[in-house]
Amino acid sequence: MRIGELARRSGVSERSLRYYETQELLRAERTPGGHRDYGEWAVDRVVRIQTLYAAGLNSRKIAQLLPCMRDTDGRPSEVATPQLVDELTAERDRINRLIADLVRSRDVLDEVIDTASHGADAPAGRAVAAPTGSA
Amino acid sequence: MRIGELARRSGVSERSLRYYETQELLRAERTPGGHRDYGEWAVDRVVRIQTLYAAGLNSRKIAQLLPCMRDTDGRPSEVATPQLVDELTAERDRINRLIADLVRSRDVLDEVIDTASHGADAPAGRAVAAPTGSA
DNA sequence: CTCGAACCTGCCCTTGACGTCAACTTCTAC
DNA sequence: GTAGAAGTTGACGTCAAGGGCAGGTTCGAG
Repeated sequence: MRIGELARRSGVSERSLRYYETQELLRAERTPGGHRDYGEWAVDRVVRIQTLYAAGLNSRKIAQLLPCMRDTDGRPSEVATPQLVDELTAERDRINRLIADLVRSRDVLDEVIDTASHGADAPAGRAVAAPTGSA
Repeated sequence: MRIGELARRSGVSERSLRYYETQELLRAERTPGGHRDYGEWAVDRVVRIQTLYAAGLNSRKIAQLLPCMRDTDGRPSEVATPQLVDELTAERDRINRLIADLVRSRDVLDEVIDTASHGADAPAGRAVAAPTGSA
């Protein structure tokens, strides 16, 4: 598939896909005319990249990490070097701390939302539209 | 206390503290000479600000949110407006999605770390201390 | 063959939370 | 009163993941 379709199917902009390529996160075949040509695997890969970005890893780490992840069909194509393991361990710990942090923040938000919702003295012009439980 | 001490005690740079002030996240009294003077409450507040930044909220949202949080000593000084509630609800949902994402990423990291660790060649340096389940 | 959609490579711009330096003032210990 | 630590404002730099535009090329249906 070409870049437009991949963008649509993965929900990521074409710009980002080209950027991923410069970061060596995503390779593409080329048509004789120079257009990028992706296989089906690309969709999955792009989603994975997004997930890792969302977790706060930078391009370099992701690039190192990707070949060490097991693919949809099974085996990882590389094993992490000891130094990479160290870095990933640090990332994991950071992520764990971040999760704890997020849970706290979420709970704070819940409380504020909750307070405002059954609240009491709603000031001028209230209308409270959002129910507490879901969005 | 002055800015240096607050920075040390909260683990945040002086630059950040001044920045917070421009963003109206943190107020300070001033000495006759113009130096900032913080009360004890500031330490807590700064930590809170950091936590919210870590959760991906921007300055504006944090500024709106802070007065709605209950303080160490009890009551919030404001109640969220309906519009703010909407925004916070959106944030909360985003955070929940992010948490799910982070858990996935962490598990991926754990797997890669694990694979590399029994993998075989565990060489010089360290030897992975944390078991899979906990931080 | 032709035309518009889709794609290509640069290249500069943006955003946000700071880092950093400069030039100056205030505080404090002696 | 004086040195030097600590503080002040202001302005510019940074970093990373893209956005967006310009100017040109390729693709593919008719």
